[in-house]
Amino acid sequence: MPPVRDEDDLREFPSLGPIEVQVIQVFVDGVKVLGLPRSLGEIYGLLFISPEPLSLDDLVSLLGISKGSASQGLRSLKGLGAVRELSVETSRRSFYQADTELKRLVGGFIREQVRPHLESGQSKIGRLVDVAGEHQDPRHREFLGARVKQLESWLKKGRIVLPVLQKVLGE
Amino acid sequence: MPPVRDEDDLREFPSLGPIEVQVIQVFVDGVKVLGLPRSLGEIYGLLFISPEPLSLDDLVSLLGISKGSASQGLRSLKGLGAVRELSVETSRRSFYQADTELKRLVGGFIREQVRPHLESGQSKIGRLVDVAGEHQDPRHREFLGARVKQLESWLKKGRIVLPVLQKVLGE
DNA sequence: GGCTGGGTTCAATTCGGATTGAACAATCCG
DNA sequence: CGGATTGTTCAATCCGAATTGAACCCAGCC
Repeated sequence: MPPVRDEDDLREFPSLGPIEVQVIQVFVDGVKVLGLPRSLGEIYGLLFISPEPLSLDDLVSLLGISKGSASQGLRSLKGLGAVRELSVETSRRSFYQADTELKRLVGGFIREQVRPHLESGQSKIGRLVDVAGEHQDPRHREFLGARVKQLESWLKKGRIVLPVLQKVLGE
Repeated sequence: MPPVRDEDDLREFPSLGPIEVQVIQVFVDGVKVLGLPRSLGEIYGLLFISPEPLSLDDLVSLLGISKGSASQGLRSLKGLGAVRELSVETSRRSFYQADTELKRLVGGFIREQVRPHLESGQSKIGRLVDVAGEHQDPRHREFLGARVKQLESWLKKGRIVLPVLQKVLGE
């Protein structure tokens, strides 16, 4: 694991000012930690620092990403509750703005990214319990049982800790 | 973002029993969520479910990974406080075992993976504050100031929440 | 010294997820 | 209807992180 560099991997954004670029980099770094694709950080970062809502085409031209990427990125961000879509009556084009309520962001991330994995882990362990019990050597069986129990307790703690997290982060 | 599949991406471990394989998959999935490389999950998972400590060569042959991978993986895991190295006097070969204290694991992860990013974000924002103040339009300057403040408050909350997390997870 | 066993390093390669871009809806409007 | 505008889909491609493997280091032993 290489140490975290502080200076930024430069990627030019010719149409953006230095502030926008810097903010985007904060978010790109942020989403990487969370295991989300860079484009999500770029899109959210730009929306976050833009006083006016932006259209999909704005994102494409300002960030220099493809329409496909922007479209998929926006979908994910909507799913996370991080971006709000504004339908304008006069035009059929949509505009998007960043939702900046921390509690909502954290909640969305937990719902979309964390909980599914906890559940999948749970079910894998469920299948385990059975097989572990069948093991020959009773000494070894005991050990396996203990480890499986430990795994289960970790997952349980995970499920307990999530609501606490949300609570603590709520303004 | 594709939905999380529950069934496992099969990767054969010819020398391991079904229980070992299943446990390893739980951990591979786990480390992926945390943004760590699969090999860490494999190594930790195998150590976790092995009643006896294992040598580097054991890992290589049982998991079918390269010596280089095993060596680097063990180093990372030691850095995270997830694996303990046992030096045996009679031989100069080392053996490794999983450390399973949750508080320690979480602490290591925070120290190695989370805190550096918080700090890097902090410093990026520091540089931001200055630039944002110079902006022309006072209306826009106000908006930028507000957003930067928001970013700062998020990071502060992050730093607050980490110790809480560790506390809650301590047995 | 020279040899062996255990471990590390790092440039080259591999591999998987992110991104692209072209084809495809869908909706509006003349 | 036919063309223009907006957005979606998904196979092909790209790119960076993970992994490999060979060279290397070091400690002990003969």
